[in-house]
Amino acid sequence: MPGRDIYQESEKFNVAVDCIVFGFDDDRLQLLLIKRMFEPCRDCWSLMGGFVGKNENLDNAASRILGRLTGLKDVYLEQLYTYGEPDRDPGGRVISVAYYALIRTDRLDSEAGDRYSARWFPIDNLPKLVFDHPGMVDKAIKRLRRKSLIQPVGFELLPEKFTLTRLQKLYEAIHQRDIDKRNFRKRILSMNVLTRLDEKDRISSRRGAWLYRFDDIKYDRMISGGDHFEIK
Amino acid sequence: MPGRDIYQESEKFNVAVDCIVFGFDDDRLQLLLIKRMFEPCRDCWSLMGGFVGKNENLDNAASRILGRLTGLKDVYLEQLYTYGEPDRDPGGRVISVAYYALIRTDRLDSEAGDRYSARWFPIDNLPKLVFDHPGMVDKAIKRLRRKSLIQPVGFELLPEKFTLTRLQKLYEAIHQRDIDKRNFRKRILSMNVLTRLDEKDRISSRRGAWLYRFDDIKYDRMISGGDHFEIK
DNA sequence: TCAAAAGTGTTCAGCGTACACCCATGT
DNA sequence: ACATGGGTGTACGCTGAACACTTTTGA
Repeated sequence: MPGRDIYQESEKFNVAVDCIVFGFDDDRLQLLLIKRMFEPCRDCWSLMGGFVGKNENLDNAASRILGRLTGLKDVYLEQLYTYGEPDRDPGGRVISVAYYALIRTDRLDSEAGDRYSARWFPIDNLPKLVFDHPGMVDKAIKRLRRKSLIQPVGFELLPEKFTLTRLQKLYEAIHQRDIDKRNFRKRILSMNVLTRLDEKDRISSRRGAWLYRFDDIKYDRMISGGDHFEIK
Repeated sequence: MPGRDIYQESEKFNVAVDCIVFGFDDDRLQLLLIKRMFEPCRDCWSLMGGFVGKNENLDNAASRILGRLTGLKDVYLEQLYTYGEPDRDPGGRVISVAYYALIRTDRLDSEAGDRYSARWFPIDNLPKLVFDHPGMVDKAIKRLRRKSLIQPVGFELLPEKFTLTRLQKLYEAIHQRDIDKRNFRKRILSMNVLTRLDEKDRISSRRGAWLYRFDDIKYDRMISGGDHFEIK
């Protein structure tokens, strides 16, 4: 990278962060979208975004912007890709760093969302989105699919306590395919990263289903033992 | 993303591209590094980089900057990650989009490289690098490792014609582990993405080894047949 | 004739996958 | 009693992994 003068001489750009916010509810994978409040494209559906601040790193910017929308802190957030077509935003040249977030729908502060006219949409039935946001969403879904097979990120989308059926439904929603119940349970339990609680969920069935939680300690032990999280 | 006025009011940043340039030679995976010609950190080893131009997208910026260093066009180039710590560059706030490139060492224009005092370093023996470049290199190596197992990117590092032994050595260099010769050949040949030429390489052995080339057409057929490239 | 790299098959174990029935309970 | 979701075991085939010797040829 060139020298001191060149820093000043070089072009400068607005840098934004856009967030692809995933949630899981109603047996479907969903995205949280907002209605743009400003021109250009006022009232179009859009990802939540905002400009990076002067003394802020990118992760913090994403986290701040996501917090504004959801009222949540400490959310799973991962940088996805950076978009820089000169004309991607008709309002001016903006370089956008896309992040995707996994949130627990039950923890959402809906009042925060109301300020942005935010709404959940199932990923297989999204509205038209502004700018290059459709491409961002696409990439995020693919990343989540790949990642969910080899890292325990899915749990970020579930409440702390969940049944195995619910976990399976989540994987089915992410990958949009049916999974064999016996094989799925065998696999997930054999990794020994879940702890079964002394508690049953009686909402979804008469008989009741055992509740589990993801266990970081067991997970860390598995990793340091040289094994890997993997769902097929 | 906010509205018209806010574009002007918001902070603007220098945006740079840094290139992690991989090559393969001498049975080792190598990186092409330059000596910084300007302050800060003049004469330190660094990745090749440069600022994004006013009407240029990110891929084009990376490609232009890489061309300046190597004299090459149409090089394999993939966006890696974007770095934006406020103090990552002591010369000023710069957001850097890192790309990694795979080049065929034999095609390199060394005169172009001379202008930047460029040099190849084996990845397991790199010099101290400026700023956050070590983290970029690390991520690039990991990405290349993962990617080379599931996409035929390795061939970008070999001359058009190569022997199976050379291909195996490349995978060994990328993954830093020995691979069983028979299993490797069985696997790569069974995918049917190589074409054997009527030509032998007699440089590396008395007996001579068949030369192969990667065959895009066969590869496309494999993909549309629902199969996937995969090395284990 | 020897050194140096090229080339080639088989066996075995473990794992992914397919598959169907009984259980517990509230209504 | 019945409907609804919860929970469980086995058999088979495929594939990944380990493993060693013969061939060719130039020096």
